[in-house]
Amino acid sequence: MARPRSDKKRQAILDAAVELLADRGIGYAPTSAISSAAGVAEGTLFTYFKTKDELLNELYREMRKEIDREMADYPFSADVHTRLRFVWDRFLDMAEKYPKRLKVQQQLRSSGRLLKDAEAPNMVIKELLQTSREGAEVGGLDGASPEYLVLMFRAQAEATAEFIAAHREMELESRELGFKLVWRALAGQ
Amino acid sequence: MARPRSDKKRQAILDAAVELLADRGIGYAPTSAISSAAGVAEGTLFTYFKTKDELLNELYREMRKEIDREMADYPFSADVHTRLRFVWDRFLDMAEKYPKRLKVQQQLRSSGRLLKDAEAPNMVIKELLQTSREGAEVGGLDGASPEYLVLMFRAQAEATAEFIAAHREMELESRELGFKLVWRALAGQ
DNA sequence: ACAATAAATGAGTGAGCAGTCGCTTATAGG
DNA sequence: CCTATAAGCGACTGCTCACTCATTTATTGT
Repeated sequence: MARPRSDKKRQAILDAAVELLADRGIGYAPTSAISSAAGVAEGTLFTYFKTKDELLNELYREMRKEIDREMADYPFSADVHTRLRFVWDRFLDMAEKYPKRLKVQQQLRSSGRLLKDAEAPNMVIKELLQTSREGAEVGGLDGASPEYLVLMFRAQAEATAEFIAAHREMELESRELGFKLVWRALAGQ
Repeated sequence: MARPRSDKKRQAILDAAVELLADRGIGYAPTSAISSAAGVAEGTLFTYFKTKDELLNELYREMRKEIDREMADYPFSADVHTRLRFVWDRFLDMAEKYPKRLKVQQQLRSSGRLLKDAEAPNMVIKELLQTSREGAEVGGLDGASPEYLVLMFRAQAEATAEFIAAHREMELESRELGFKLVWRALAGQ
């Protein structure tokens, strides 16, 4: 019986937030700047997100959801090497397509402002846990904690994305080299 | 002919800054809270650091200097494996002794508030660059960019420190496993 | 067309912040 | 001991920020 909220406006706010958070940092990106970059009034931002912290958490959740979406055609039944490589490539695709998102994710993770549920493992991580277990068997790392292996994998992928962002011309070789290193580490060659 | 500045007070301010930045985040740690945690007046903070940004940059530089100091007895003439392992262990020692510093370093690096000179490679990084080159030869990665290899090394070390912080009881095995992975990756077993 | 509802707006508000300043106090050199 | 100098102090200032609210506007169901 009333005016509905607009998904477009909500998305515009989230997109503007990514830009400003990446460029200025969480504590230095005012909600007023975010709303004006999104093309809405200051008050409007708060009908979509009750507080700035809620916006930050929601943004983090949305970014993770989109990663999950990107991984939709994950080859569940392929061998470990193929599955790991799939995640590796999709992750780097995303990082190149939206270089600011990675930065924002890192900022949010080290900000202490994320609720626990926002950080809960998503589909990709769950799948990686399983894959890591299998990879560990292959590499004789049976005793290793899968959580740790996933952390290492992510660290490598993020470092690679960071390097590629700074050296675009080395994109392909860095992807290959990076995965070679990861695979050597996990599976022992 | 006048009252000298006190190294103790300067250090107290830097120490208090680490605590508050780690707990609250850069944009949410007011200088007033830092000065009072350090036991000095608000104005005093600004006789030691002209602005908050200068404090942040100085803090980052000091943390790097202390890492260099920690690496003072680096075994320059030992073999690659020994040297890498030395850096690995010292890094993790520091991370366990001062868990908040690592967090603050990550925050500062992703904050966009560091001047370029604060981020210039320090002694350890320069040494790691050289070591990585040699490690790459050992592992048949001769074409690889040493900068990239160093980035990967740091990423692994930070991930390991993070994991150990969350799982103290797995400290020793994580150190071993982590280095095993790094060495496998770099040198190919 | 109309009434009911909620979105949209942007000036306003109170809190909190980085940095200042006039004053007090400690220290070094003479 | 005395004087010059700068450290130390904390109330204060001007500004910015997250969030509110009275009003206007768009949309929906009848």
